[in-house]
Amino acid sequence: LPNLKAAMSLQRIAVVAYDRISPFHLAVPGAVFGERHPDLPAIDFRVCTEIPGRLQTTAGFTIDVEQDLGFLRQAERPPQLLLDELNAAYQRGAQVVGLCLGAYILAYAGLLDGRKATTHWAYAQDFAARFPTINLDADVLYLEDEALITSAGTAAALDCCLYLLRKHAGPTVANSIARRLVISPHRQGGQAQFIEQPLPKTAQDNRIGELIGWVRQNLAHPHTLDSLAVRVLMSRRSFTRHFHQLTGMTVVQWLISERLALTQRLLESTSLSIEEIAEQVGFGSAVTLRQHFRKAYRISPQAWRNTFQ
DNA sequence: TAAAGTCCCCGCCACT
DNA sequence: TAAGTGGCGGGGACTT
Repeated sequence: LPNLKAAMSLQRIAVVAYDRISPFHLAVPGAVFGERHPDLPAIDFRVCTEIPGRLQTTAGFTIDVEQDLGFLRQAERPPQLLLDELNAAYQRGAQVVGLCLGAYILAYAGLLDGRKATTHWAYAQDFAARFPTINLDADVLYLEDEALITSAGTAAALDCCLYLLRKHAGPTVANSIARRLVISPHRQGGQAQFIEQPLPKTAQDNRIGELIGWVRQNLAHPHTLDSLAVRVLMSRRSFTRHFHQLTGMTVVQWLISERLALTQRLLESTSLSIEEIAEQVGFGSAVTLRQHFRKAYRISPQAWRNTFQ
C-alpha cells in the first residue's frame, strides 16, 4: 500500500520505508536532504522501517534498512505502531510529510481529519471515498495545512522537498540544491498560491500569491517593481524580500521565466511572429525576447518553433 | 551583437 | 530584546 514520509526539523529527518517501495520515492528525500551541503548544518538523515532488514523495491533490487521506527521514537506494534509514532511525532511538534501515496498513511493515522491534503491524482477518487472528512485537493503539487504536508504524485515529491528546504533553510540553499539536481527551483505552473500558509503573519505572502496569479493573467503589462509593490501594499524592499522568500526567485527572474514559458507555448501553438509574441508576453521588444530565450534554452525562438511544429 | 542607459538586487543599518 | 520594515547605494543584470 502507501508510501513514505518524513518527520523533520532539519536537524533530524526520518524517512519511513516499507517492503516493495519505489526507489524513486526513497531517492527524492535522499537527494534533497541526505547529502552534505556547505551552507547547511549536517542533517541526521535516516531511513527507517517497521522491521529492519532487507526490503524489496519495485525496481527489482533490494535495500538494507537497519533503522527501526525507534528513530521516530516510542514502541508498540506495527502497523498501528507506525500510526502511533506519527501521531506522537506530530504531538511533539514535528512536521509530518506524506509524499505521493504517503498521504494515505497520514490519513489512516487520523492526522488529516478536517484538513486539506493532496495525493497522486490517480488515487484521488479512492482517497476521497475512503476519507470523506479530509478536504482533498488533487490539483496542486503539494499542500501544507498546519505542520502536515502532503504531495501529489512522483516528481511532485521533489517540489515538496524543495519547498520544505526553502522554508527551513532559506531560498539560497534550496536553489543551490535544485541547481545541483538540475531542476527548476520553483516549477512553472507555480504552486505558490496553493500553499496553505500555517502562520497568520503571512497575510503578505498571501497577497504575493494572489499577485502571482494576477500577473500570469496580465503578462503583457509592462510590470515594474514599483507597480507590483504598490499592488501588494509593500515597499519595494519588503516586496523583493518577501517575494524571494516565498518563491526562491527574484521578481525579475520570475517574470522572465513566466514570459518565456508563455513564449514557448505561443511558438508551438500559433504562427504569430516573434515581434507579436514579444508584445503579447510583455517583453519590450523582439530583441529582448531573443536574448532571454537564447540564454535560457540555448536555442533561438525560431529554431524552437521549427522543431516543435 | 555592442554599448550606453536604466532598473533591480541585496547587504547594511537605523528605526519601529 | 527579537523580529520586521524600508531607505540607501554600489554592483550588476536587463533593455533598448
